[in-house]
Amino acid sequence: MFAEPETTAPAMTAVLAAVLTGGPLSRVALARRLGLSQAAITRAAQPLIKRGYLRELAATERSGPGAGRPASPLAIRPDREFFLGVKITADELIGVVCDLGARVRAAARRPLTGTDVEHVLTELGALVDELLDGPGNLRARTRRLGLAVSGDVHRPTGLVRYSPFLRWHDVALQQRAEQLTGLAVTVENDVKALTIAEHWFGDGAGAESFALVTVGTGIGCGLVVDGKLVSGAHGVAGEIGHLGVDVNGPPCHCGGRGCVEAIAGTDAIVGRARERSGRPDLTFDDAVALARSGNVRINAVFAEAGLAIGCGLAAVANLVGPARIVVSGEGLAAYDLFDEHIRTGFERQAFGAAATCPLTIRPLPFEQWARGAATVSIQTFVTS
Amino acid sequence: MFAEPETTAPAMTAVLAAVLTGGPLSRVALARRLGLSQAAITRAAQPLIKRGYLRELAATERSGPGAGRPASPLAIRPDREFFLGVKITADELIGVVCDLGARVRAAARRPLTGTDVEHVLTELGALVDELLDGPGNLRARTRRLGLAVSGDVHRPTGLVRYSPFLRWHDVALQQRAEQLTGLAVTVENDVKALTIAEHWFGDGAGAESFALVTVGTGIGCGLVVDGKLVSGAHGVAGEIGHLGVDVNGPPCHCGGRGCVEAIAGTDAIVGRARERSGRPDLTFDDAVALARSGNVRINAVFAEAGLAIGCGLAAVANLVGPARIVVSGEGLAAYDLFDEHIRTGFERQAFGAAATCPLTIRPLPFEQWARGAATVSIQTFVTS
DNA sequence: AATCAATACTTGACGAAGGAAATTATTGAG
DNA sequence: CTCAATAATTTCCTTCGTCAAGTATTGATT
Repeated sequence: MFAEPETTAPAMTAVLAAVLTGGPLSRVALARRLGLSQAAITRAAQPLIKRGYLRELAATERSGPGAGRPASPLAIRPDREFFLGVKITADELIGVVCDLGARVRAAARRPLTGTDVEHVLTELGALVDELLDGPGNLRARTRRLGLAVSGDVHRPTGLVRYSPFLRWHDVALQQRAEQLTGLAVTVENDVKALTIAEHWFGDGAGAESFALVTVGTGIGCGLVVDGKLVSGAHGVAGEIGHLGVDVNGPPCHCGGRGCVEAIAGTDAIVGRARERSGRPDLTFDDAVALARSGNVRINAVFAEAGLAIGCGLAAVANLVGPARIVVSGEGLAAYDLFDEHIRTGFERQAFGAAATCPLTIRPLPFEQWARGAATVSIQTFVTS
Repeated sequence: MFAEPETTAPAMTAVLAAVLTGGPLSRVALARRLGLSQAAITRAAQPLIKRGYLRELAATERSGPGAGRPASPLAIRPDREFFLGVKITADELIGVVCDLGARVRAAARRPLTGTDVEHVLTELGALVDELLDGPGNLRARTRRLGLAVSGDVHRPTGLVRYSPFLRWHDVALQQRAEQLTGLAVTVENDVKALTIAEHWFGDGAGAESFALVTVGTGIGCGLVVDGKLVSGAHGVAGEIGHLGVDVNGPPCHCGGRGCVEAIAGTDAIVGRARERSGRPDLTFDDAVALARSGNVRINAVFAEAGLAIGCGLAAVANLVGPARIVVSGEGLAAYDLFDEHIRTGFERQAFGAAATCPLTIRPLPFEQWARGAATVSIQTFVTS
């Protein structure tokens, strides 16, 4: 946000973020929640209202026994500004335009024929134009773009240090994308982006600590502790996929044994299903179909996978104790085969009160990854 | 610290804490490290020097090629104030007096004949008097007492909610101890206290994130992320002892299977050693002796235990990525039997760069628990 | 209707915290 | 002896947010 005379930038950020993630809130409620005086809230809210980011709702009916002036809650004006988000995968670009409230207003995809930087950037430019020049005249109110990439991303500089899937090394993605689109670009790791999205606008909204676990070929985890995304001193964090849950389990490509990913990653599931069915050409969908049709052996594969995931979740709950955990990812397309076993594993290994940590197991539409990217640019906007 | 006209309390706290944990530091170095201006450091340091907590060291020799005024590093004056720390176990009290630099100046123990609150308090009073009235006239410069108790402790109020070992429920320990001793009392969980001690004064000094693991009957873990002790939204955190590392492993009293504690806790080790040796009266020390004498079966018990611990450490490294990990506890009296296996397990399951996380495996003298308690009171003092 | 208590919000005065930049201090090198 | 380099201090100023007093708006009570 632009600084202006007579403003209090930190409080403005806090107020905007709180209203964004916590729904309409009266100034008194904000003061309590943020630990600030009412005066500070009033002063911070004024410029936000004036610039069109917040508006005052009609007074709500009183609650208590006595009387008192009714509160006029502050709500965001989602239309005020739009944010682009694009998830870059190895074979396509998935893009969305979100409003300030992170609701998707437009979406589009674009296949990729390769992952070399120039090609991806060309397609990215085309995708952005397609989205912004579509219905709704979005371009006029869109100034920011978030990009989500799997791998090692340095967000402050927007450098993609290393992305195995894309086979990128040290790509200055932010700089390139800004030149290309003229938008302010933020680059973030895809799992982190999704975590931020769920933490701000999803099931983790308002929680001080939170974990998001994605299940797919890889099994990843974003961790929020004390309101901050955990990054790890050595650049590794949330690697739930390589927790060892079975000392005698199958070897993992990482060199470990019995890693969650080696039991519950989609590749691992396919591999185990092939072994046990004796059909070397079985696909993941085949395995799902067999399991659903009641094949005991294949069902066991999913049960073991669910158990391993649940065990991993319990590890997160036992170690960092998030307020809640959301499980998602393309692997959960077979949600029905996992759900029960994940919960069983979790309840078995979660220690004491950790077992009370609410678990949301829910497949997210793939578009959510792009929404996560957009959320990152919303976050950049709000906290800047 | 008492606020005084013309001071900047937050910076004072930051400066004192930085000098405490980071050795002598020049004002410029402090400014860089704390992200403050040199002016702020000067202002914060002045009252600390005046009140005797810091002193200026002689100028050090210059380093670079050019010239420049030599820095005069700030160092703490450890003698300025002393801090009591007492660890309360089920059968004895262990007390120390530390100086501001957390060096132990006096130590004493007192056996307990029971764990009922009145008895423990009586003995605590006697221990405190013994320590303060001993040589060195410590009483005059001691105003604070830290208490370390295993179990669920609410530090802000000093309430012991539940301590299984002591069989205490909702004991207002801080209040009782303050009435008894006239000192300002802080109560903290024992593992957390030890973690704070190692984070401020031990191997974790200066690290933004850090983990301490204690191995004994129970296996616990204190976690520091972003400079703050992790507490867990549901009151559970650092429960490394109940991570499941073997889905087919032995059942644990917690209801899980293959928990680290069920494989590597001292009770578990004794149990497994009895099984495999066929001697139902074997003690832990016996097992250690047998293993050292080359008994293959018993050695395997320790190897499996070490592997499980290493696996648990890897889980910590993979999930939160601390800058370093310290392993300690009375179980490590048999340090030599564990060390190698712990490292093997860690290296096998630590993912990518997480494996570079430095591991310190080191038995700590039992007195360290009391020092941890004293450290907590130092922390309370510095940050108050 | 007038008043009162209760609650929400606003305003003005003030103080705490720390930054920027000029100033002083102290060294080695030429 | 001067200059460049670095360290510490001082002065002045901005930012941020609190406190306390006031305004606004309601339901209940007289």
